[in-house]
Amino acid sequence: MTDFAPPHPAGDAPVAYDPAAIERKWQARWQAEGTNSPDLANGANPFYALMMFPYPSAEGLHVGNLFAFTGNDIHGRFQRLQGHTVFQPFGFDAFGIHSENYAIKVGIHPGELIPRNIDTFRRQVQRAGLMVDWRHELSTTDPSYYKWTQWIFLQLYKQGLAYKKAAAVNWCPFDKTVLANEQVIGGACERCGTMVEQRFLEQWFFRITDYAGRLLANLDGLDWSDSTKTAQRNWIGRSEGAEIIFVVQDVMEFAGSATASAGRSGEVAVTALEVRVFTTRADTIFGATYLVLSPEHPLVESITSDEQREEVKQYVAKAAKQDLVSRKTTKEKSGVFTGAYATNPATGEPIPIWIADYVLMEYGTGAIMAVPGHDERDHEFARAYDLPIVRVIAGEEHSTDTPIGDAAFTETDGCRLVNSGRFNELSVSEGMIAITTELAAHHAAILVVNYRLHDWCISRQRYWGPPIPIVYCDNCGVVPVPEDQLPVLLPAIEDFRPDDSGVSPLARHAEWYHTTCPTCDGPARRETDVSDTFLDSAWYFLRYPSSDRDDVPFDDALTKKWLPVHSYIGGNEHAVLHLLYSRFVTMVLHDAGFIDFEEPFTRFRAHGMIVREGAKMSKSRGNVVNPDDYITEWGADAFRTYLMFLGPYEEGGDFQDRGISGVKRFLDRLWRSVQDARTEGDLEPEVQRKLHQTIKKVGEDIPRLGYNTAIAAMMEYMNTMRSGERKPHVDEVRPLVQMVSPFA
RNA sequence: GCGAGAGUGGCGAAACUGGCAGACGCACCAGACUUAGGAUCUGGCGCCGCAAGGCUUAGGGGUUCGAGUCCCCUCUCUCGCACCA
Repeated sequence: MTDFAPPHPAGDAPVAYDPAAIERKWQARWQAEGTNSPDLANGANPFYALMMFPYPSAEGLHVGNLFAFTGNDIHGRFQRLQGHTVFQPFGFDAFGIHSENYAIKVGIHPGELIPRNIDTFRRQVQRAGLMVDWRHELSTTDPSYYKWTQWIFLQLYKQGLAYKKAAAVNWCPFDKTVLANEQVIGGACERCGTMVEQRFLEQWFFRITDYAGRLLANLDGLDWSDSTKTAQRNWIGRSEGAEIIFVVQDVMEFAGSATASAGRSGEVAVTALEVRVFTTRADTIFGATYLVLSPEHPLVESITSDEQREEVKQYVAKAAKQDLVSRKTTKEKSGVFTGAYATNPATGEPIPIWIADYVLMEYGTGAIMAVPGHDERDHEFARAYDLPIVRVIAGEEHSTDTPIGDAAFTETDGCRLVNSGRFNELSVSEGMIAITTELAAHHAAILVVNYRLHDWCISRQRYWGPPIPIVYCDNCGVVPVPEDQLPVLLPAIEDFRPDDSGVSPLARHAEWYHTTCPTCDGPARRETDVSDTFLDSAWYFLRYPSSDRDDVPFDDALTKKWLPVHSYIGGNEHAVLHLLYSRFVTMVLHDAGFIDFEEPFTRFRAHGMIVREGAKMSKSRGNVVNPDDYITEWGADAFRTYLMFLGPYEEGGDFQDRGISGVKRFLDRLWRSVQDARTEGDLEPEVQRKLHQTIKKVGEDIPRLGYNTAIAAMMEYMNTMRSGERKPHVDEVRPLVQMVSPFA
C-alpha cells in the first residue's frame, strides 16, 4: 500500500492484471519484511484480532473457514490502517474424536495424519493472503501446548473445581466401546447398528455450575452478538423456585432401611422419610396429586413396598439400560407405582409416589410434585396411568369446577387460584409467594435457584487427547502430577483404536500406565482418560502471544498488554460450549490470581453461514466449493472480495458460481484505473463529492462488519469515477486503492 | 414443544433512529467499438398495461400526514435446544 505505483511516464505500455503473480510477489514481501509479525512487546495501540482456530480436517480448508478468516482479516487490516498494532495469530485445534475417527477410518495414525493436514491448511491460509503472524502459530497437539492444558487442569484441581464421579456414558455392547452422543443414531450405534446401552464410568468433571450465576450476570456487560448472548443465557437456564418437602407416610415400616434425607441435626431420631421436590410453580401445590421420582433417585429402594418391589426393580433396570439419547427424546410417558404415599403439605392428603424416566436425576432434586392439571408432561402421565387431575388455576372463562380438558392448562396471566383453600382468588404470582412463605414458615419449603447448566465432563475414554495429569497410588490415593513433571506425554502407541477392554486405549500400554507415585515413590497407575477437546480450545487465546515461551503458560506483561481479546469473530455453532468454557476457564484463572480480567473476549461477533446456490454444502451433495480452484482461476483477492460481497457478513450468504465475475470486473477496472491514472490534478466536483461520501460509508461499514455494503459503495464510486470513457486522476484513484486494501 | 432469526424483482441483496422501495452485483435485452472476444463501453431491466395509469416488500388487520421498517394475528422457512418441573 505504501508504494502505490507512481504515474507512468507518458507512453509506457500498460501492465496486465495477473493476480497470481501479484499475490505471490506481495506475500513474499510480507514474509521477508515481517509485515504481519508485530513487535508484541513494544507495539503501540495493540489490537488483538482473533478468529476461531480450525480443526485441520483431511479435506483441507473449507470455504466456510475462509469466509470466517477473511472477515477477521479485513477487520484487522482496517484496524492497522487506523494506526493499531494488529496481532492476528493462527493455530490448529487438532486433538479430538473427529481426528481420531478419521484416522481409524483411513488406518493412519493421527500423529502422522495431523501434521500433513496442518501443512495443507497453512499453505491455503497463506495463499488467501491473511495477515497472520506465523511466528505464533500453535497446535493443541504439540506437547509444549498441552503441557499447559494439563497445567490448567491442575489449577482447577487445586481450587477444588475438578472432581470425579460416576456418570453415564453411551456404551455399544457389540463394539464394546464408549460412544459420543453424536455417534448414537436413533438409539443405535452408528457403526454396527447395535442398540446402545447406558454404562456408568468414573469420570472427571469441572464445577462450572459454581460459576453459573457469574457466567450469566457478566453477559450483560459484554459487547457480543445478541443471538450469542441469548443462546448462553438459555443454556445456563436460571430458574427461581422452591424446594418443597413431602413426608412419606407409614415410614416406620421402612425406617430400618432408611438412610434418608431427614434427620436434621438435633432431632431425636429419624422418624420420617422426606422427598424433596423442586418446582417453579409452588402456587399449584393444591393440585399436586402424586409425586414422581427419577429411576436413579436414592430413595427409590427405601420407599418401595414389598408388593411393588419386583415391578419397580424391573423398571429401574430397564431405564438404566436405555441409551442416553433416546431416554431424553422419547416423549411417551412410562412409569411405575412404588406402593408408597406422601402427604401433600398443603392439602394434608396422601398422594401416591411414582417412578418415571421423564424425571431427570440431573436436574433439581430428581423428584417432582406432579400437577397434571397445569403441566403438560404430568398431564400426559396422569392420563396414561389414570391419576386424578385437579384444577387449581382458573382463567376468566373458568369456574372453580370447570374440568381440565384434553390438555393441561398452563396459562398464568390473568388467572386466579381455585380449590386452594385460603389461597383461593389470589393471582398466580401472589399465590406463589403466599404459599411458599406459608410452607417455609413450617420448614416445608425453601427458596432455591436452579440452573440447567451441568458440570462439565472432561473425561474422554479415547486416545487422541492430552492425558489427564493424575496418578492413582495405593497408599496416597489420587495424586495430581506435580507441575514440574508436565507434560504427561501422550505415548506414540501403534494401536490407538478403542477396543473391548472398556477403558481408554492408553490402559493397554503397560509401560505408560504403570508408573511410580510422585509422592511416595510406590507403584501407581496413571489416569487413562484424556481430556475433552473443548478444554484445549478454552484457553488458546491466552497462549498465542506467549507461544514461544516454554517456562510459563502465558507471559504476564504480554497478557496485560494484549488481553482481553479486542475482537473475536467466529461461528455461532460455538456460541454455547466453546465460548462458555473459555469464559469459565478465564474466570478461574482470574480468581486464582493469574490474570487480572475475568472475561476473555471484549467483543464477539458471530458470522453467518455460506450456502451454495441456495443449498447447504456437503460432501454427499458434492457441492463443496474448493477455495484452491477459485483462487487459481480468479485470484485470492477476487475470491476474498466476492466472499465478503455475497451477503451481510453476520448472516452469511449464497455462493453463486457466476457471481464472482462481478467482483473480478471491479478489480480489473481498479487495476486499469491505476494504469490509466497519469495526471495529478483537481478532482472534478462530482467525483470529489462521491469520493467523500464513499470514504465515510466505507469507514463506517467495515468496523460494523458491513462488508457487502462497503464493497457496493466502492463499486459506486468506481462507476462515478470512470463514468463514460473518463480516465481518472491519480488523486481520485489513490484513496480507492487504500479503501480496497483491507479486502484485496 | 421451547428459544432465536428470517420472508423484498428471474437470482444474491440494499434501504442508518418511520420519509422517493429495489443501491451494488449476477443473469437477461438492445446498441457501440471491433484484431468476432467468456474483452471493453453505453442504454434498458419489479409486476400488469400500447399508453395514460394502476399494483407491489409472505398473508390479514392496526397506529401514523407517511410503514419493508412500529403493534396484533396467521402462514412459511432456517438454525439452536429438545421431558430442565
